[in-house]
Amino acid sequence: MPATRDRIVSAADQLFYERGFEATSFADVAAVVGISRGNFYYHFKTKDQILDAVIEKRIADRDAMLDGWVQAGQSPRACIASFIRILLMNNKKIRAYGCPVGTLFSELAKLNHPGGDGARALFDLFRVWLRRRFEDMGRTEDADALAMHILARSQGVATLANAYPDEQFLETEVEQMLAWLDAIAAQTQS
Amino acid sequence: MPATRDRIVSAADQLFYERGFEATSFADVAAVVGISRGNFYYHFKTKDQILDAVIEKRIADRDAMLDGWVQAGQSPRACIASFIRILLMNNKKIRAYGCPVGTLFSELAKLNHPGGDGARALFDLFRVWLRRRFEDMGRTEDADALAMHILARSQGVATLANAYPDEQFLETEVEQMLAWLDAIAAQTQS
DNA sequence: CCTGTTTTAGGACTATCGTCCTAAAAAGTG
DNA sequence: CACTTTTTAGGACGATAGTCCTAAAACAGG
Repeated sequence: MPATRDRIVSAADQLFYERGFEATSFADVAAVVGISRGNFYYHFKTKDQILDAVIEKRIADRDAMLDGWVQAGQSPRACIASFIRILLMNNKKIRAYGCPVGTLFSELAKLNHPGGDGARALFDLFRVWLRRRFEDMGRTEDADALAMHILARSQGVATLANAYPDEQFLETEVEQMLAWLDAIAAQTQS
Repeated sequence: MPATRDRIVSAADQLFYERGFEATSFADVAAVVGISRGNFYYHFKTKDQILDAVIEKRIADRDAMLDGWVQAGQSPRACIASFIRILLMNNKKIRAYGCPVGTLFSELAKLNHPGGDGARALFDLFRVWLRRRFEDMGRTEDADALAMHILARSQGVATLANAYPDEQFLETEVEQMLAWLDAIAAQTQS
């Protein structure tokens, strides 16, 4: 049985994703975890503290995933392909709730919430990681622009997949992104 | 002096964009318009009714803009280019608040709000319009896929431009989208 | 078994929200 | 001017939110 604090963070993580940060109350999270609001307050003084913990967990989770691909000895190009295929791996959740990174950032940006910096850090995690992969492919001069490009493509596909829960669209766009990656690789190696 | 109802809708439109739907209260809108909450209730029975009116206005505004380009006699390709350049036209607002269509849809989708259908109708407006332009270009078989593609690209660019308010990124991506459009046109005409 | 700390439960408090009601003011009509 | 309708203001109401307090329960080490 995981510690109560971890169960709170996990439940909040899921609820923030499915319902949004503002629309999720202390009571909602406590009900999922099966504890009282009072106990909740013992672990987290304010709602912002839960948000910080959730963002921290999301960063850690994704960092581990990205590192796993690198540690597994995948080529830079295969690593980027794995990133693109996240859209397929999580296609059901993305079609139902959008991208966990993008939707959280958008919400916090509108609220002018301090946690928005943490959400941007989530973007940074992917941006820097992708930039390094492109650099490793030999694209030293425009690695960051390429990283931003593929990040933007992923965001857009996730948003529209949420608006139009059509599996075909997701697959088509992922194939196009992989074809784009092939073209980049071909340009660089030649 | 516009009718009170119209001033309410305009103020709500702006506040929903800048702060989000849920985070905007009756009192916020009433304060901007300079009327009392009681008067507010005379014009709109429920918050959902304001949302419906705002979405209706957004659809009408964008419909007029899109129709304007067509009526002005622009070629289908020039029309699509104008759509892409919306990102530049509104670059300050987009970097500050994201895309009005995408962020509203994402929020309502998470809330499971009935108004989400209206927000999707906003996407549909662009999707169907773009599809017609691609059809007019001679791309009858994959017009819808092309429309969805450019729509997704726009969404992604808007989201990342919001996360990283860097003007250069927006311009670079718009240029790439226009180049993509050129390539599509070249494919079709040859 | 006792004692001190950690953890939990449940409720109180204040603020704000959407909603609704009532009466006064304004505008329009004969 | 008198009368009706439209529009406005201001406050009441219940629900829910985040926050905070207190006391009981669970657990720890000697």
